Amino acid sequence: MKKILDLITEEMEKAFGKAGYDGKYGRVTVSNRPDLCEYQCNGAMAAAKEYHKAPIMIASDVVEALADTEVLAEAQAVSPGFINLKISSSFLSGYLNDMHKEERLGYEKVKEPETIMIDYGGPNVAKPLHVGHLRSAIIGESVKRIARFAGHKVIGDVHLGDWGLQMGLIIMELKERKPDLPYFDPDFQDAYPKEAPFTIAELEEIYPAASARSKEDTAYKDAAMKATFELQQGHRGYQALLKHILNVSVSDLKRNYANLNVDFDLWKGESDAQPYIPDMVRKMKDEGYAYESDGALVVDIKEETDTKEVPPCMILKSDGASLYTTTDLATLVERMKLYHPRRIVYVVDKRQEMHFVQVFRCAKKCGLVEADTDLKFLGFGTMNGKDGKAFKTREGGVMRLEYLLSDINEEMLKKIRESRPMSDEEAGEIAKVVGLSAVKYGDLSNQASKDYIFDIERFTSSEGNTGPYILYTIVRIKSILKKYEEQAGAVLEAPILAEENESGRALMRELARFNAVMENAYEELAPHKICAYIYDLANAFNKFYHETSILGTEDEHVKKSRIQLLVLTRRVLETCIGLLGFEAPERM
RNA sequence: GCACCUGUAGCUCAGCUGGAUAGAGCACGGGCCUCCGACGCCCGGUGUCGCAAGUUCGAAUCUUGUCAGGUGCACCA
Repeated sequence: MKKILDLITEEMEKAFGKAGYDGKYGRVTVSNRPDLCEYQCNGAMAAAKEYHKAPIMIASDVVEALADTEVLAEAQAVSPGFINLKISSSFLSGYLNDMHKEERLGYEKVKEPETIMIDYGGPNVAKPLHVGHLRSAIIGESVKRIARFAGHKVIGDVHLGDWGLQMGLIIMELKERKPDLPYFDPDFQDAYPKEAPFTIAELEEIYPAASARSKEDTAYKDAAMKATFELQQGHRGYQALLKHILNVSVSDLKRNYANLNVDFDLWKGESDAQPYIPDMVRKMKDEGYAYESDGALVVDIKEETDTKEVPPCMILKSDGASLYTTTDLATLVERMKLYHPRRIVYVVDKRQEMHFVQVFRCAKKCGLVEADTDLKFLGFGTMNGKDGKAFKTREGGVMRLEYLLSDINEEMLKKIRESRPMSDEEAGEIAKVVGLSAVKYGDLSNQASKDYIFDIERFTSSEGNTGPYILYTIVRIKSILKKYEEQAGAVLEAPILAEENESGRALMRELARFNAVMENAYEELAPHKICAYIYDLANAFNKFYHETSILGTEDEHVKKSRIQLLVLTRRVLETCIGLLGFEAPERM
């Protein structure tokens, strides 16, 4: 369906043309002065320059030319040259009826779907998720859903940190603790055991222990580096151990991400890109892009428009080892080969922007991706505590994600108990669902690129611009609809009729914005635009609800229409929170 | 040192492809449940839009300078 603003704009364009002006001035926006009008067109003021005419005269001409439109109920030229518009209520209700008939609520799929990869999550194996992983997961998941809803083929890749010294450290520590394991026996020829020789809990303890020791014990660190090297060279026992580490870690990670309602299509990691490195490096050398500098292999990526020094992109260290950049470049090679995406979005801490600028430039310059492959860095800011500094535990450490979530659930449970009596089991379930909305909405309602303050008290409150407030509104609608079903037997199809009071009109105008908001949220990869929209919509609904008796409506047609309006509002809200990555309970 | 990002009400944040009186929420004060969920709704005050110039009929929005805070600047990831 066309966007409602475009439909009104078309009317204005025609009117500008009819009055003898260029139609391009006809653009209509939602009014920023709701006390004066519903929609507005400011084109007359821009046109004044071209036609050397007072803006108010142009505006008056246009309004006159508008006389016979069915779209608008009122149009008024106001000094200095605003054109104030009021939409026709039958046109508006007609628009909503069309929208209600469509499964996608009038949001059209893109005409040419593209393959888009979203790189988000980025956890490290053998390490628990901590609060630093939260934003990437939440934002990435939402962006993935938004892009998919736009009609694209979207692939979410968790891109595990499963390569490098950390692996060598784990292997060394394991060797110290359990030297008799067959993985360390060079003469062992049989198949290795299927069972991992450790649990996730042990693994999570082993890594920090090994990491701490390597900082003091250089011989130990050297051994770990050797183990890393041997692993990378294909050491049979170590490879088998890596598989165990991956399996144990990934199943734990999946459980954790499932709690966040986050899921990935691909569970690939840095290690998967390693086989692509040798050929890639050779190609870069052969084609003359890579050269030696201070013993390291680098590629120049300066551009004329740079306002500062951009250091060359390092491909191999002076000792010949690969590094972060190498892996990311090789991952691009792998992705192009296996999935051939048109676009890749990296949802990563914004502090890594420089690194990705280097990777993107290098990949383009060396032809690892095509010239029109869109590599997009979606950087997010830091999650801070109430003091405005990086979020920490009371002891000053990094907080595990599980603990953060259980804190939220506890707070939510407390609030639920205060409000409504229900069984422990139900309260617990609802706390989980509502708690997740609190965390996700709290994060997504801010612009991703900015730092934000994580405030449990504020996020879990159902007052104000919060997840629980949105859910409350949905639950309230569900409750009314349920009551209606009890009375009338079922919610039957019926046309939505025009509402003449202001709160009803306002609600309908909000609903009509849906497809425009979705399109904009996708174009800008901006979940916070959806949050702002549903907050406005929820407010508009609650206002309408308070001013209008719904179940008590005398006229049966009007009553049915209002029920449909509720159904539509619920559909829009639920579609939106689905794109944000959470859902509403039946009651709360 | 160089570069990038941020600076809007007491607090947390929108608005930033220039448009009318700069908006929400929280907090604070007052009102509204014999009636569909009061976790709601209504009413009320709060601003040198960091500062200073410039462009423009018009600037929170664009340009330049400046101040403050944050972040990043090749052999970690």
